[in-house]
Amino acid sequence: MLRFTKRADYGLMAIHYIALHDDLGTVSVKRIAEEFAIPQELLAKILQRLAKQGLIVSQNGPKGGYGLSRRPAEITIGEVIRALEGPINIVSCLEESSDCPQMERCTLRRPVRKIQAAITHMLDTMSLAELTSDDVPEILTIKA
Amino acid sequence: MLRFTKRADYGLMAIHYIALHDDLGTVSVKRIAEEFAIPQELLAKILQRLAKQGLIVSQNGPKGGYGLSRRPAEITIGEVIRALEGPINIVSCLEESSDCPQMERCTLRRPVRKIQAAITHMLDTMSLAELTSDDVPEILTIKA
DNA sequence: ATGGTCGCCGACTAAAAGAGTCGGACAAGC
DNA sequence: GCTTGTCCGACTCTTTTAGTCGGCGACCAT
Repeated sequence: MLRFTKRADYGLMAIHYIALHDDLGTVSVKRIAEEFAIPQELLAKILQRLAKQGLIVSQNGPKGGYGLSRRPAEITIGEVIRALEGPINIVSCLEESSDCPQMERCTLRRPVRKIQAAITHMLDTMSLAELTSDDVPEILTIKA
Repeated sequence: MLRFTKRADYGLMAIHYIALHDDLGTVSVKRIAEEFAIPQELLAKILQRLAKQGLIVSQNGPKGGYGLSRRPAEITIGEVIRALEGPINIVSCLEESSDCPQMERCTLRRPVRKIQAAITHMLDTMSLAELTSDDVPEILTIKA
């Protein structure tokens, strides 16, 4: 229904929280899970995924936890979402290996691709750092 | 996963097809279903929904079918999608009656709302008529 | 060295949404 | 009155998402 999954949702909350708190050391899964009332094991899986993609780094053992691998301004929302959900395709027929029987006739593909490009661009333009501050890009205009 | 359902997909194809062909009379579900290789009953349900929302009008009996209720330029993609999928919410916590335990602390809400507003605006700006022509709004720019 | 804390990982279950089907009722034209 | 076609609700099947469980290995302090 054109909606992000909770994976993306939780992941963004968590990485944002880490961004705000990792200057004093790593942040444990448990702490984040409690803070946001997210099932701990679920969040753990999400963070593991982010770690595997290199967006955050893990520290094992007691006093362990997660920290950012880059500075907040250098991590975009788009990266986080793609790390968790894979490439963005707002319609299935734009995927690789789509067997849409209407490849030829379908006139929707072009405009849909544009919409998708716009969304992707928007997500890639917004960094973690901008989540905190108030100067989120204001509103989008369509260049006619 | 941030994706439109096939309902929306099929619905757009169909209404666009109707827009192109209804000057000569109504268009039957069967014809559209065959044209796009969509299960006929499924498409029927989708069109019923569009009819109920007043975007298209139905004509019963033989030689019956569907026609647009307005001119193509006056029907937007956004309308069609909302008619089929309900209001657009890219994250569940922006819905009515969301019991997100983080209403207070969550700093994601504002930026997410912006992204959503941008998408909605984009969909509402694009009309059926523009699907056919090539002058789809080119690319979006972010007003910083 | 050892035990508790914490991240790592894969397999599993449960719930919800999506996609598609079936069967019957009704309407209009031939 | 029969055929063509729409209307409509209930039902099933499949896929995705959400969440759970249990064992493993790293790390640090005592």
